[in-house]
Amino acid sequence: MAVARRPVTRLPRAQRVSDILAAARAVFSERDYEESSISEIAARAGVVEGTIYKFFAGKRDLLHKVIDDWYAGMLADYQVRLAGIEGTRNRLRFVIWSHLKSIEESPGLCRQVFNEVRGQRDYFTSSVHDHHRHYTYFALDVLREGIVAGEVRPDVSITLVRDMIYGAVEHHSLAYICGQGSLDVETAADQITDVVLAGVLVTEAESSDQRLDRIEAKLDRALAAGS
Amino acid sequence: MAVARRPVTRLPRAQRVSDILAAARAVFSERDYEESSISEIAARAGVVEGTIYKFFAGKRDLLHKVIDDWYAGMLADYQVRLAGIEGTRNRLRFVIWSHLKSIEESPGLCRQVFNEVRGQRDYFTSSVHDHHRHYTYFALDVLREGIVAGEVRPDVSITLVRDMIYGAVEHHSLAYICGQGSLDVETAADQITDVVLAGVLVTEAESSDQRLDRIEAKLDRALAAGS
DNA sequence: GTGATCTAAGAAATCTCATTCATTACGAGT
DNA sequence: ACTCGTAATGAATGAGATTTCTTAGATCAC
Repeated sequence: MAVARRPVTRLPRAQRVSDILAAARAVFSERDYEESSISEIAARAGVVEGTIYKFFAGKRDLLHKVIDDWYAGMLADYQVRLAGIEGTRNRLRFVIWSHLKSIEESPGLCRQVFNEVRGQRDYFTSSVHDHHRHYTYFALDVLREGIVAGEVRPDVSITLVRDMIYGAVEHHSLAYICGQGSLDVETAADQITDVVLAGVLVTEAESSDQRLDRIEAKLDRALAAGS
Repeated sequence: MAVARRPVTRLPRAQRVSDILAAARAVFSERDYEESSISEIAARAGVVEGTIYKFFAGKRDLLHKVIDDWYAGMLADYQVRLAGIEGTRNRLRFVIWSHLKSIEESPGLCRQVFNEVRGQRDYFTSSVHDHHRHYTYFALDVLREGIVAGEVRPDVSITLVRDMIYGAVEHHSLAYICGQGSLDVETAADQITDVVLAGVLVTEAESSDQRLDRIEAKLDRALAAGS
């Protein structure tokens, strides 16, 4: 007997792929990797499990493609927006604020990146890593400009400062990412910017010295006049 | 017919548990969580798969117990060693150095903590989290002492500085943890200590102001004497 | 339009584990 | 030596990823 078979509709490849990616993003956003099942993704995308393997090499590859897709969207306007901001402090705060903001908006995907992508042995050869390099490159750029402008100490490793920035943001957001507690983006951005900048700014000592020089010169002139 | 059955030896509970923990630690250290199989752990521990479930609720629970065990060992001498170190800078550097050192010694277990334990939805109610709180409490303590001693700015959030310290260390170590590249513990400890301290130290501005006050008073006296 | 062909989509088989369970037999206590 | 509690076993179970085989929509040449 003929088994009732779902009517088959063929879509252009790009459409199917983006349907599957959208469904996968939704599932990966709300569940742990382990609990995210291919069958659920397939069901939400309106296809059967096997179809997914037509386009993706496996579950892990699917996750990587979802993350790639996400990064691509973020990077697009990040660069544009940063270009409109001036001053080392403002630009640095924007970099920090942006990272906090994307965590606030997509805690689920962030969790997948932190837990399932980054830290994997093949991470450093993956496309996600390429995207992340682009993403964090802006922070390095801001710091380099700061050095050129004489505002940032040239003797600290800027990659270390970058690690400190992203590390601080991510550690700080951990509870929120785990679904515990809230995330105050503005306050956190202010505080992190404040401590990082204090750590890397050229100290005020020089300008104080200049002030001392000026006052001492005034004193010398006065003394010379008085004698 | 009688199937050849492995000769059964019964061990005291504590012994079996620690055999299994040791085998599990070895396997979890060298493989990803997903690729670490209960059957391999059982084989290395010299037991059969079912036996593990006599003592542990499941694979995840086993990992948690391994990590708990590891933390317990580390915490033991951490406190003792820190007690022998004086001065905010030295104590802070020791906290940073220790974390780097434990990553250098056990990159595999660190990877499991970063990828499989922390970031899980139940992390904040787990025993690993309790251990981690104790572990990072020392950093907060050092910072608090620094504030009392007047060396550290009292207006920055010390939990944020703690996040920055651990975040920086972990970000910085990522490549090493993934088996790419090396980790220079001493240099990294120096650099991170340097930037963090610069960010939180009481600025020199105050003493410069005092100097300005002093010089200006001198000037006023001279002017008064001259008129 | 029609057939040949390509390959998307479906459905079900397979394979790999984690987990469970019924059974066996060690060893401490009597 | 006998009994009993339970450590240990080894096989069964089951969930879910991946593979394979089959069916049939689309596209192109004519």
